[in-house]
Amino acid sequence: MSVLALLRDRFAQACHRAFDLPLDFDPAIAAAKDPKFGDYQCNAALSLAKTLQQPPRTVAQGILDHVHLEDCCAAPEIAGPGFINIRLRQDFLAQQVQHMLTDDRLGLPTVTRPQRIIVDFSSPNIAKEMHVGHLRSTIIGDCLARILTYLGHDVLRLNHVGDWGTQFGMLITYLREACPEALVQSDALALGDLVTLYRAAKQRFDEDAAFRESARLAVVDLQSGEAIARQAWNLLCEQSRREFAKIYGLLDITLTERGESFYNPYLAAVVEDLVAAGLVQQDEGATCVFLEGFTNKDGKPLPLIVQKSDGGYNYATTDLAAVRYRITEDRADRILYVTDMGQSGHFAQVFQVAQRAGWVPEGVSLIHVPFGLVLGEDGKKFKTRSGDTVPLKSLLEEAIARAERDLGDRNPQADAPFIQTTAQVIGIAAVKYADLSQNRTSNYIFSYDKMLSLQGNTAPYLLYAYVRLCGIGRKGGIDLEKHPLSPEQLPHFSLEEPSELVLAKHLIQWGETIEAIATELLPNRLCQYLFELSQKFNQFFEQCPVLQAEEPRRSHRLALCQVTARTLKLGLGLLGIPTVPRM
RNA sequence: GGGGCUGUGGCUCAGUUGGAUAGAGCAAGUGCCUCCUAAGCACUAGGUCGGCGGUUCAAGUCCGCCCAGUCCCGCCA
Repeated sequence: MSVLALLRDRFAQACHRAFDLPLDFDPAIAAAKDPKFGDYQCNAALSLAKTLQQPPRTVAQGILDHVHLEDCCAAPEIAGPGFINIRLRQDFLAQQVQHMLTDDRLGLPTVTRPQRIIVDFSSPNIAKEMHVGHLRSTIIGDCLARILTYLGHDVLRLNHVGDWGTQFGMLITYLREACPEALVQSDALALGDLVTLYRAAKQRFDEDAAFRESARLAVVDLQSGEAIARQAWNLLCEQSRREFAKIYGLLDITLTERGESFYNPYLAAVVEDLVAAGLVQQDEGATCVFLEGFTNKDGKPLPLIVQKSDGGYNYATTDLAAVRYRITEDRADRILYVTDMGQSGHFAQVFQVAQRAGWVPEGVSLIHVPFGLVLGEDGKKFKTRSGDTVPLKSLLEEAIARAERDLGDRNPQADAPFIQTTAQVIGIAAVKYADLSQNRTSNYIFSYDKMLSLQGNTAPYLLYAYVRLCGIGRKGGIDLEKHPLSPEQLPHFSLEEPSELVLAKHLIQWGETIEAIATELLPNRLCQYLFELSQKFNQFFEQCPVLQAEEPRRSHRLALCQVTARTLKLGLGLLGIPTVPRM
């Protein structure tokens, strides 16, 4: 149990005994904002004062009269208008760290009731290059999936790739006239040509009405399963897939591809179901579900179109089919959609229709996890100098190249393989960390200089803290993965120096922090925790020599380093960032 | 016209279910390597939290109105 949960429990019991409040009363325990107020605080007295008709300090005293904290805290104090300040006992603190030391999961057990959770993220489009627009979904989705998996949930990571729809008619038609052999033969086109191909096809599509008509017919061919169209489509998908795999490999991200085309066989049934549920109306030739709470410019209900006037289906139909499939076939308890904020309206609409159709059982939740845009340093959409969107591949390569230059300058004696592998880790880590450390919902400004900066809340800073820990291990000939204290030493583990205590107090908040992050789906909180951990470790590192310390101090400090190293490594791992032993 | 999101030191951002004197980092200035990687640490300076009202013992946080930026709003995804 986390310290926070323990205190919450103790204070809830005290409130129950003192004021006959229910045992599940939330006593408003929080980590203290300022160290001078102690380690934790209980703010319940302030809000209770009114309902109990007593002065807040009297209420606080009433709580203190009934709370049992002797085993873990010094005598709590009432401060200011009625805050209760709580200081952990040093031996209790040491005991908590000890628990982390001897536990493979650093004191954080898996959840008691695992859920089946689908994380829908990344989702690039076939026949297009992955670009900066896919960066955040890919990185944030992967991080959330890692955290939920670590907590013991059964997570399915789905790549809802754009592999269906009108653009394929366009591409197939264009290939027919420009490069017929590519329709039937793999590798007839160089991989990089896909982008050019798409652009050229799009241009023809926009300019030529006859071309548009052929493209429309090609879509019909494809959707009805006509062999040639199908084969061409397969080749295009294969080619794109290989490109995506390179990026995912570089980012160390795994996904199960299940594109839009997967749901094609279910689309007709989705519409039939909606009709049967009585939700559907025909409007201007289209099959629509009129929405509650959404209005158009004239104040009339807005429709969600589930079948176009030409009989075709659109993305709303696909998303509805996906919701239904994921609930009935995948048995999902929770479905997370990690897409940009611009789609929040769309998802609210799809979710509403799914709810009204009765497809979402009690206890199943559909959650849009939105994020803001990636902006350039000018505060506008991130583009290349020529104004094109930035391919993800070149963005990552640039980050790695910059890390490599920097690393080379700092380590002129280092060999090339070391520089290369380390630079790759640092470059990728920098990009991921810069993204994850921002509050998900706001836009963020992409800056190579800042993310690769040696100082501040950046990946290199955290990686460096870990490198310092490794340095201690190397110099002392100690394996930081192993427990440095023998069973005889363990009960005597203690902490004394202020920087040791500060570090330890932060360490024991690991469990409660991760649990909060999993609930709120905000990776930046994890970054914040790890940044503060690194800062506190660096302070400890300055003030407390480890290897030169006298026994038993030396062993105790090594133990603290060990827990710090494991926490840092695990935390970075949950962000999708590996550590390096030197840099 | 409707709706979403954003607005916090010069810059980039944190800020939990409302809680004590609003926190970091960068940039600026000053110190600290005979010692486990100085990619570090310590210290200094900088804010009427977009504006006006309201609710509350208590508002950056909740409510209303306004201003600015940005995104979305019928057959694209």
